[in-house]
Amino acid sequence: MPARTPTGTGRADLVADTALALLAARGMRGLTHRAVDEAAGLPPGSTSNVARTRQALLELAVRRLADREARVLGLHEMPDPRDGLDALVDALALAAHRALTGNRELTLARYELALEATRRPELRTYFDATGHRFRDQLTGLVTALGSTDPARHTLSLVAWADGLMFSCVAGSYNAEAPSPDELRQGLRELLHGMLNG
Amino acid sequence: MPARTPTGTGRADLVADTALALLAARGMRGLTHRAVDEAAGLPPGSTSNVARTRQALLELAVRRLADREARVLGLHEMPDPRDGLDALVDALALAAHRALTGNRELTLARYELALEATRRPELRTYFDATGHRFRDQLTGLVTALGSTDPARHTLSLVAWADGLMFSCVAGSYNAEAPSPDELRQGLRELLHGMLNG
DNA sequence: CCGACTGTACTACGGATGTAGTGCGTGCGT
DNA sequence: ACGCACGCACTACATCCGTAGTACAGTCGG
Repeated sequence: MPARTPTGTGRADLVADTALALLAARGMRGLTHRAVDEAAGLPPGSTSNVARTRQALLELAVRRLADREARVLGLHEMPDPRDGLDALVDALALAAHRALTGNRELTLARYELALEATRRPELRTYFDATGHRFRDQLTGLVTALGSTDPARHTLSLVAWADGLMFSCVAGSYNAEAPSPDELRQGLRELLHGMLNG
Repeated sequence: MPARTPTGTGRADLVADTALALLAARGMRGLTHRAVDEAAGLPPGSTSNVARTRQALLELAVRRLADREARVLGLHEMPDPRDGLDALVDALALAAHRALTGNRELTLARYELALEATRRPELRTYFDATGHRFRDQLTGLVTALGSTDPARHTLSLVAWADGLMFSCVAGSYNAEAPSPDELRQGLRELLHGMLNG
């Protein structure tokens, strides 16, 4: 281990976090090896050494994104199916609210990378890891709540939340984030319509 | 008018359409003056002349996008408030289905440009023109249907549809587009939950 | 019939970008 | 104790990008 790097969490993580921050702030065109060096305060060439090619840099960023996003979503504290509808509403509202307030940057970077994954199938892999785990949990929950079409209802829920976040972060409604109460109300309405057709 | 250009709809429109196609196919980093020249089969420098700066090229693309998107959304054939809930469901489902099938490319380009507009406020202007008109129409419709919170419900509807389109076009669920029937069903559920709280 | 004008073709250039190559110092295994 | 491997700093280079400048052809007004 060489002396002491300016970060306590490893060079690669610092590069990855800086890449995500750059994606949010300057978009896909703003993410370059040199820009990461500068933004992270690292000597020129450092990012090239951590991730030699652009593809490697993007994969590093996506991997890191999956880690941090899992924490934002609260993947390991999802409610139990027996906790009922309100627990699900609360968990989803909380996750969305966290994504929109303390993690706006991460959310924006996710959309940038999702679009890029359209053209780079290798990136899709890491997305799907976190994404599928989350969706599977959701499917179990809506099933337990009596959904007659769990797959479609899961997609509906995820799409609603994702679309709302996109609207708030990149849409014309780039006003402030909805309050947790508004989020809960919207989710209750959506779930109510799904479960009492 | 110089002789006959290779397009019948004007040089600027050809450049704008090609720019949108490139955005969908190669992303923001794939959109360059030279790439547009090549993809459109125009002699090198043509795009530079139509839109000298990158900013101008992006504005041209966004303007064109607003035009074409308005047609996809059916902005001028929105149902009358008195036509009832089913007419609204049909109109929205049809619009979403059109966006996902015959206009996937346009939809992808819209997300690219929406993200870019985050960092270029000038682009936001043209988005808001079409977007606000559409939302205002929706607000009128949900109000007529008895919504107790038209603004939030409009946002909910738009977010649901937008999130679904994003999921289908760029998400892990990049499976085929939902059928119009599935779209109608999802919309009915969402509206039912909103209007019968 | 001719001159100004507009849109087009083409070239030039400063700067940035992705990627590869090369020494050097540090910590580790033996 | 000492060579070895590894991560790091730094440099080099070919390519590509945005933008500006200039010359030309066809069109329209007088």
